[in-house]
Amino acid sequence: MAEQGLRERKKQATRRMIADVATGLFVTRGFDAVTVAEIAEAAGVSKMTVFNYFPRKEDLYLDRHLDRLRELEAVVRDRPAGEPVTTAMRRYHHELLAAGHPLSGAIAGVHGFWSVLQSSPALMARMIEQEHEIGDMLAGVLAEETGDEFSARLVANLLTATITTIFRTPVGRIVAGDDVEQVRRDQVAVIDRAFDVLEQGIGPRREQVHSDG
Amino acid sequence: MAEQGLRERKKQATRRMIADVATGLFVTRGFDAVTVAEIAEAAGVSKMTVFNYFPRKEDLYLDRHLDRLRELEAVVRDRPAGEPVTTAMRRYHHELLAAGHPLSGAIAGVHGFWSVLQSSPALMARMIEQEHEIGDMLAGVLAEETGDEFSARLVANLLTATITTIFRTPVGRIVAGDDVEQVRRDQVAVIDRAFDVLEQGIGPRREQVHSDG
DNA sequence: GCGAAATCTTAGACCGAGTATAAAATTTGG
DNA sequence: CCAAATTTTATACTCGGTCTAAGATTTCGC
Repeated sequence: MAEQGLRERKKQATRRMIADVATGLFVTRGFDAVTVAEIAEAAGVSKMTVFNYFPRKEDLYLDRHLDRLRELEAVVRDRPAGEPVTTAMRRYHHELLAAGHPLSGAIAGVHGFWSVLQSSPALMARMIEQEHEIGDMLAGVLAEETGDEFSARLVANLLTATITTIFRTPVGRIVAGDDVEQVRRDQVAVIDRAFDVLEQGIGPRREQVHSDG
Repeated sequence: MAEQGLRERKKQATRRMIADVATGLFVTRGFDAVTVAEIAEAAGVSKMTVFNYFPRKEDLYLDRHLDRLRELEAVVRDRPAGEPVTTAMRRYHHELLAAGHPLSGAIAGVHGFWSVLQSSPALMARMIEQEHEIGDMLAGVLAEETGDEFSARLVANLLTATITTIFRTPVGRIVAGDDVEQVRRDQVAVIDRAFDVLEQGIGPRREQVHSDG
């Protein structure tokens, strides 16, 4: 299982190398200013090879998507029997934060990552597409469990909306210049508030009067 | 305010004409098989003019987005004082359905519309992007109302997820071959179930009894 | 190990979306 | 009816992405 032969190992190495070279160029010069031909040249490889590993230019930057997708799938699939999805997801996000994982969004590095992302509409569009793929995956898993296609789709989409909000909130604050440590501390509450709303709904609990505006 | 002069009227007419010509070509031959140069030729206009009205090729097909965005904004902005957003949105979607509006999703025409959409990843990506823009708009409006940026963002995203699910459910069924009339009848319950979940959350609660359907 | 089959890489030509520029056509307002 | 403002057009160009056929490399049966 680990032995995959020389060929497979070389491929993985090449893939990583190309993505790293590309990311370096993007960060220093911006996404649009770098052509795929340049990336190929800098990586010592042909243009065709780049497209062989990464179907779209955007995938060179957002190359961790598949890993994330599989991890989220595992969170849902491997949760204790009978545990609500929201509970498993909530726990997972707290762990992500505690581990200082980049995908928690509450980490200093996001500034560079996000500014490249924001500079290119194509890149943003691709990220949105990836978030959508998360929704599709969740819908599939939940539909398997319950058999209710519609309910699964709805819950999956609500869950995805919650997850993306949780991620983007700290990113936005850090990009805006807020203190990273403060953001990180606040993020615990952000996660809990988000999942509370998801679990209990946005309907007026009793009277939701604007307490004086 | 209504009188905009010859120039403005001509521009609107040209815009509509180009979009209609393009849509016709897309429906008969598929999105990717039609080039912008062809569209320009068929519309009796230069390629530059096409891009002048529609920044991206995809916008030629999804040209009602801005109208929809403004309508949804009005639904939220013009709702009776104190009314929850979900109530206004729920009512609006019931009205859309009752009026047989294409955006209700429960109408025979969606079959052609959706098959063109599905045939092109670029087109799907653009639609997802537009859904995202709805979220941004809602977040802005809600943030104005409450002042709570995070809450606004979260509610807006959940609301958007609900709306898109409500739309795609009947579309999926009709494309899959279900009877359109049946889908249309079922859609009332779909709308109510979706907004019920949004209002009351997906957390485990007692028994969610449908007040007999 | 050897040689053939399978797979990966490459060069090069090609297509189409989208941009830049400057000239030509058209509407506007005086 | 003229001059300014705006729109349309032709043309040339860049770049992402695909296609093809040939060359290089790994694999695997013998």
